[in-house]
Amino acid sequence: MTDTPIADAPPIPDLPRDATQDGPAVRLYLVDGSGFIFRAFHALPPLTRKSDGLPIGAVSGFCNMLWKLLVDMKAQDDAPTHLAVVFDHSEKTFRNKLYDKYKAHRPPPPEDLVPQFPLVRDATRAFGVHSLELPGYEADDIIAAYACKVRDMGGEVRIISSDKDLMQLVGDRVFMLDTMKNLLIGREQVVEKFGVQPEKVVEVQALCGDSVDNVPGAPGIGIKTAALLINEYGDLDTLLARAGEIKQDKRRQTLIDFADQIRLSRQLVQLDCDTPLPSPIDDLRVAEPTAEVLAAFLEEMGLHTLGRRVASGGGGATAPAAPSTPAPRPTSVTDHGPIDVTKYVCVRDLETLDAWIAKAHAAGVIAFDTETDSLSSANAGLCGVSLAIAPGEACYIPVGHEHEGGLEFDAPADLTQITHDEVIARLKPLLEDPAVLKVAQNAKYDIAVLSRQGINVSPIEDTMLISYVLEAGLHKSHGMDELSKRWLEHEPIPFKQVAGTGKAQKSFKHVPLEPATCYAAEDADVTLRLYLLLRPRLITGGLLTVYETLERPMPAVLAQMEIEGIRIDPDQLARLSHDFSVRMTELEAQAYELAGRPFNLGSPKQIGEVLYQEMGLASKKTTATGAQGTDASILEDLAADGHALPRVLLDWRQLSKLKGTYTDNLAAAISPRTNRVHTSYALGATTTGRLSSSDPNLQNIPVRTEEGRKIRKAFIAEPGHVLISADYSQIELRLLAHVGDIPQLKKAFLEGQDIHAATASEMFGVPIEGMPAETRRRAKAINFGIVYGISAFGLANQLSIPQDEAGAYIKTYFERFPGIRTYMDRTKQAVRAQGFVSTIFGRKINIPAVYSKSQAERAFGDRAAINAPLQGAAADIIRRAMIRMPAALKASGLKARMLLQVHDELVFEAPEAEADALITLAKQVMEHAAEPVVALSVPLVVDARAAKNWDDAH
DNA sequence: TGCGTCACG
DNA sequence: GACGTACGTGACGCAA
Repeated sequence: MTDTPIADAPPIPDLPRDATQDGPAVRLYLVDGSGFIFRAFHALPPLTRKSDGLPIGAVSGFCNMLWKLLVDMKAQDDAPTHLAVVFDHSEKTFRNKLYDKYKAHRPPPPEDLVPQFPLVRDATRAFGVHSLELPGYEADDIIAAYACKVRDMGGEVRIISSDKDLMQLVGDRVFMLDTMKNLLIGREQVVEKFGVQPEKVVEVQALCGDSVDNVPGAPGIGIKTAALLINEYGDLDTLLARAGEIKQDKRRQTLIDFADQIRLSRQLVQLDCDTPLPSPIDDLRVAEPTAEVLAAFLEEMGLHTLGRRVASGGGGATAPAAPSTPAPRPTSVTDHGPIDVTKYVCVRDLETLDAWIAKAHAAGVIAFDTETDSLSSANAGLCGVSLAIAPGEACYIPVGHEHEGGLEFDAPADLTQITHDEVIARLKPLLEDPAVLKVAQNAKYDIAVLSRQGINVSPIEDTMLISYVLEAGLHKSHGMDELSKRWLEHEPIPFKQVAGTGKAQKSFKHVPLEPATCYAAEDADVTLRLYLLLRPRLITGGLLTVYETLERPMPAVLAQMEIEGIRIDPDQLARLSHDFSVRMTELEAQAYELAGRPFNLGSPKQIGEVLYQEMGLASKKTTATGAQGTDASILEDLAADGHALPRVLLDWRQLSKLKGTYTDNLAAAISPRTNRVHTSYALGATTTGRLSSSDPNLQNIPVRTEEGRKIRKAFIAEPGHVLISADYSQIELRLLAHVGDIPQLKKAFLEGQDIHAATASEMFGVPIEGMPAETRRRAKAINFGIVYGISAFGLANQLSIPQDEAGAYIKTYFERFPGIRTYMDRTKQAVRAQGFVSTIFGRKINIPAVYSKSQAERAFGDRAAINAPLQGAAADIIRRAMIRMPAALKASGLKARMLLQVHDELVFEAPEAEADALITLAKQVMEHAAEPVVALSVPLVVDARAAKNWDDAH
């Protein structure tokens, strides 16, 4: 390398000015972003964010370099008018098609660097600088295309890079600038390096090859020889054509033998000036960063030093310091104009479709939505796809619309559509294009639907999850209609309006194209507007990492689990159902006998009449509405008093519950297509970060009673396979020990003690050895109570002891574990001060109840606030394990599948031979799921077991 | 549709 | 000492 510093140059030297006195209309600076990243990464020691250990060395270095560049630029009198940072794309480029070994020797990027790639793009945008990339092209090609274009327009270009491959672009108006080494590279410097003018650099490179990029070139020929030959023969084609004239035997033979390889090498190093421009040049105009956004980003990354420098001006942004609270919410967004559903386009021919797809590529960020003929994604057939490429610019592409039932007496409407296969073939490259961000509302559904069409949508974001991260606990729903009303002051067309309601509701494929277009395209339009409005708030709210690490990866993971489903033995369920029926009939007869008349055992109201009025039993409790209660605890009390009917009712209720909720309906839920049951997991549905399961709910399959476990035994593995259940032991109590910093609890967990016995021993001063079961049971109830925000009433109820006795236990507990009271007081104080609590991973849980006028509701809020950081952190941890699991399984070469999640348990199905390996792997991933972001002061312990059915595995 | 009840963590 | 009470879910059947 002939790096030649320019003598006595100022830090960033001035360019020779061959444009007009006022400078050219366009002076474009192009930053080789990928070069910046790798330099930053390798130049700096491994640096992690203090708050959670996220590696941010490259982000930090990148931000510093970018900031310095911006400051230095401004100081010059020939500051750029336009500016962009250009990134490589991770996927294969057209060069791999020419030569499959191109860059094949490159090792994958370091593990610590990978999560920083998206952050660096965020950083670029936070600095108010355009970020450019394009699939199938390297950053160098994009740089080449802009450089050529601007040069030909009469503008000036400066390429901030030290990559010698870019030297072919240097010319009278195009310079390279190596900011690290303070080098300005013009024609003269290129000639020094390559021995030829920039226009011939490609030909020299073609001859000498490049071992780093694995460009073969001609063996034995280096830069010096190559330059000599090119200068002698004028150009490469002439050289190769006249190779026979070369005097040196070896050199002549090499050029003849390797002529094709040399031509191929030229193609590989030649940058493509015809690369499409990802953004028009006009869009790259230099702009000031938004001070709040930049400050919030740096704060989020923990880059306080740079944050202060930026805030103080530093010659750069005029920004004041970041506000400590998020920007106030606008009541509406009018920047993008009103929503007008009549403007949407129905795409019915290939030409129009291709035009939309081209516009989508150019846009880089689009929203989409799939319309289907079913609510459950597992069986949904595709009716159409809508795309929004800009606010107000959206279309609907129908694929399966048809007339309903052939009852069309009038002339049938024209239903000409592009065929299903053609639409899928056209959309697949777009939806899988890594350079086009796809935004969806409830992405899990669309991922599942499109996965059945052979499309793996990526990269993808989810407005529902962004809203959830920002406002969990503030609203019951993060559905699109609510979000639209909340943020856009727009009420989307109700589904019922286009499809009808109740029994007359039709499948979406029978909805005429015009209303279907209005409805479907509006969804995409609204989703895109929501994304543009809400996504920046993740940064200003300090919640970007929560979204990126705990939410955004989930839809793909859950979609896969839902698609897998689990096998259930319908015959076993049918036998149980019959058994339960018979016994219920017997119990009914007994109940009528005892009551002296028939009545509906399923009616709490009628039970109340029989028990409290006709039989004259004393009702112990009333329900919320003042009715006399008949729940299990009351019936148990009455049974304990020696009454016969309550026992019969309890037994009947148990069987009725099992039959009604489980045996009958689980069998009905088996998909005829897969012979398995596919639940639906809801994200964004709970306040704490937990998932929920429905249709059917597989998170509440019975386990606590012998009868109930018979249902669990019907969950089975395929022949030759086993189910493996892996569950966290006492995770919430462990988190309490960590978060509340309770020395005795931590010690007990570190020593692997029986935590409830240890609690009892500490509280009552009795040894663990030979402890009565009742003593341990009480301590266990207290431990659970603590996690729930204990009250004397609740504990008394749980243990069936007087309230003052329960109060005494709590008092003792707080005396023995003073740290718990501190934690509870601290949490209550915090939630009343700010209205939310956070998990150790940064998830925010709003608890507006603490501001209620009702004292009872405020107390409710306090207890929820005590519980939420524990339940929420446990939810965060199992999410982290689930997100890592697919790659871990793949890396281990296991065929095992993750099927179910039950809050602290994961259920897998694996070939029998894999059982042991899977148990080891699942334990490893789950027990270390908090790392490296959080170093827990207590170990996480996972128990795992394999068996033919879920009950035996549990 | 709201309520009571009960299955789970 | 009030206040109603453990935290978080979903599904069922009844009664309106």
